[in-house]
This record gives sequence, structure tokens and C-alpha cells, in this order.
Amino acid sequence: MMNKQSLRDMKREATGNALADAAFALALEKGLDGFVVEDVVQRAGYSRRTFANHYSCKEEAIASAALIFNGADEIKEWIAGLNENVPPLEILYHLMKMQLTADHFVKLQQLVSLSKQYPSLEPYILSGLHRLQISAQETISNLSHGRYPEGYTHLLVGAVYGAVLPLLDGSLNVLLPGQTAPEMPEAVTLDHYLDDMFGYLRNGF
Amino acid sequence: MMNKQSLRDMKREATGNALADAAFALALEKGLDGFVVEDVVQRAGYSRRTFANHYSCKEEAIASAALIFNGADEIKEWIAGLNENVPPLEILYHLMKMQLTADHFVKLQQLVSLSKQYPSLEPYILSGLHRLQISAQETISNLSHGRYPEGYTHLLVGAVYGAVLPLLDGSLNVLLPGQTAPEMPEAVTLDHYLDDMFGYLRNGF
DNA sequence: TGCTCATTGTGCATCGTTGCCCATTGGGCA
DNA sequence: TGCCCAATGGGCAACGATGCACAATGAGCA
Repeated sequence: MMNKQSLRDMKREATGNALADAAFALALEKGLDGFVVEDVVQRAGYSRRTFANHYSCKEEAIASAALIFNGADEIKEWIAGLNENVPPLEILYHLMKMQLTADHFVKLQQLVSLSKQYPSLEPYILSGLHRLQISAQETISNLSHGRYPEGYTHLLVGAVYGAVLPLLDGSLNVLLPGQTAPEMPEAVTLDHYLDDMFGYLRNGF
Repeated sequence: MMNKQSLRDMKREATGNALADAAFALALEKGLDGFVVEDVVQRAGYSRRTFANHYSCKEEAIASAALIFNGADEIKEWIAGLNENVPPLEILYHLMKMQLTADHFVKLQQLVSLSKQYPSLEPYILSGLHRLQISAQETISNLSHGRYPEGYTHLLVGAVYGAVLPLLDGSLNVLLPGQTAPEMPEAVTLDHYLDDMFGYLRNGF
């Protein structure tokens, strides 16, 4: 149940994360055109050449920050220790609960907000979300070895990630733990919304 | 006046320092034979092979911890910005003041204490001190380009480092900033002792 | 004594990071 | 328009860190 990946892989991932974090922070501080790649690598403590080894441009690095989860190691361990009998929908439920923390949700919102201001970010964000969905899909597929109809798990994963989308673009008012006053009558908490959506899925729509 | 060494060199040094720190901490916690190299690299986050790239054994790593100064970067900058007209003795004085802080002095005392318990440490500690002396010697030599008689700067540096030795082996009772009660009548503060010794040197013995 | 096993030493290939190079791009300015 | 220069992209070699294999050591034990 220990670290499945080698020290080398862990450090490469740490490098990419550090660069993405630095790029994301700079984007929030100075806007997309308020800094250059040199600033990113200087803040993260790497060379410009190394940045190019990980990302093709600032936008890609910024969007990749959304793929960095706080409890990443714990999530990986949990996935590695998953039992084959756990229903796919419950895997997805716990995965969402672990990944979509309040902190991470704020980060996603900031990212989407940035992409409104700088449309060039959008394709990279979409690409990042897509990779998340693919990753979840593979997790599900690896555990349910043909025990479900073709396309069934894709449908599930697609539904879940589809349900998350309105959380991001501002079409829903989400009440975060720190916030107290729900001026908007339609405001819901993040946990509430997820539970509602998974309720629909568990009841077969 | 910026970082004179490359990013690559800085990181290599950081690796060696992290390994030395881990080895030193483990030696204090568990004794010299209470841990193995594997424990060191695991604590520092490196591989066993990397340890071998830096140190030939535990003892060497532990002793090297004494060469790690808190304000290392500031010291290097100060040396790099030194004026040629500064007398060698004053260079040595400031160098000692910057390197021999109370924290570092405690570390040296712990190291010497360890070497009493584990004599195999001693040669590595002596080697480390010698490297320090060589380093100071080179700093002095590089700045005083033949403006002093042959051997004169060596004499100075040797005298200074000779004066430091009794501080380490317990033959002098040194009163540290945190300590209040000087039960021993001969107790002196670190700064006081250094000032006295440099007083002798400035007066030509 | 001979065996086992943990620890260490070391050679080698691989990979990630860095430094250096130059070509290209694109915006600002004369 | 043509020029300059910051920023970028990418090839290449050097170097540090890693993984792996294997030999050597040495303590503990049958």
C-alpha cells in the first residue's frame, strides 16, 4: 500500500506541480500578460528549459494547477486499495468528495474566472478537465472488468462530470463553508449539491 | 552581487546539505549505530545512490553538517563584495562572527560530544574543520595578492582557528545567550572570547 | 565452522534538470 | 517601413539523481 511510483517519478511530478502552482499564483496576482515564463521558473526555483520540458506555454501550466489536489497521495492510496465489489457510482462519489474540497473548488472558480478574462486559457482548462474525466474513467474501468455493459461506465462518469460543470461557470450559486449569509435564495452548499446529483444517479434518474 | 553559482550547483549543494542535516539529526536522536544510510536518505528524500555520490559514509555526512551555516548565502555575498583594502585580520573577524553564531556553536559542540562517544567520527570532524580553515585561507589569499609576506596569512588563519579549538573540546566554559547563571567563575560569552582573542592578534600578541 | 541476511560499495544505464546555443516571433519605436 | 529587443521554442551536451544489479563485508546464529 506504499508509494507505487518511484522516487524519480514523484520528483518529476513535484517539479511540474511547483511550476504549475507558481504560474497559477502569478496569473492571479498579475494577470495572464503580467508575467513571463522566466518569472514562473524563478518563483518555483527551476530553469526555463525545465519549464519547457513540462509545459508548452504559460496557459498550459496555469490550467494544470487545477489538477493538483491537496490530498493527492491519500487519493492515490485509496484508489490503489479499492475493492472490486465497490459499485462504480460509489467510487465516483468518494472520488468527488475527496477531490472537490472547498479549497480546490475555489481554485477551479478562480481558474474559470481567469479564463473569462483571458479566453486563450479556455482550451487548456477544458483539456485539464478532460484529463480528469479520463483518469476517473480509467479508475472505474480498471476495477469493473467487463462487469457492466459497454459504455455504461462512460455514461456514469460523463454524467458526474457533467453535473460538476454548472458549479464552475457561475450558473449556480455555491455556498462555501466560510460564507454565512445566503442572500441568494437558490444558494446551495457544495456537499449538498453533490449529494443531490448523486441522489438522482442512485435512483436511476 | 547576485548568486555567483549556477542553479545546478546550488541544488547539488542543497542535496548534500539535506543529507548531512538528516544524518546529523539521526545521530543525535539514535546514536551513530542507531541508524543506517537508508534511514538518512529516506528522511532527506533522496536515494541511497545519491548519498554515495556525496559522502563515503555516515560519519562524513554527519561531520559535514558542521559546515552548513545558517546565513551561508549572505556570507558568500559578503565575501564576494569584499574590498581589497580590508585587512586580513578584519576579514577573519567578521567571518568568525558570521559563522560562529550561537546556534552553530551548539551544533559544533554536539558534534564534538558525539565524537567523544564515537571516536570514528573524529577524523571526519577534523577534516571538516580543516576544510573550513582552507576555505578561509583561500578567501584571504584571493584578496591580498602578495601584499603580505609569504606565510603571513597562513599564520593569521592558523592562529584564529587555533583559538577556536578550545571552545569545542570543553576546556573552556562558554556562556550562551540563553543561559543566565554562570556558576563557573571562568565562564565567558562566545562573543567575549572571540573579541579577546582578536584583541591579542590586533595588538601583535 | 558454515550459513543467512542486512548493510554497504560500486559500475552502469536511464532519466530529469540545467546551461548554452541560435532561430523565430512579435510588439514597440525611430 | 525597417530596426531592436524581449520572449519564446527547441536542439544539444553536460551533469546530478535514480534504479538496478552484483560483489564485498560483517554480524548473528545454527
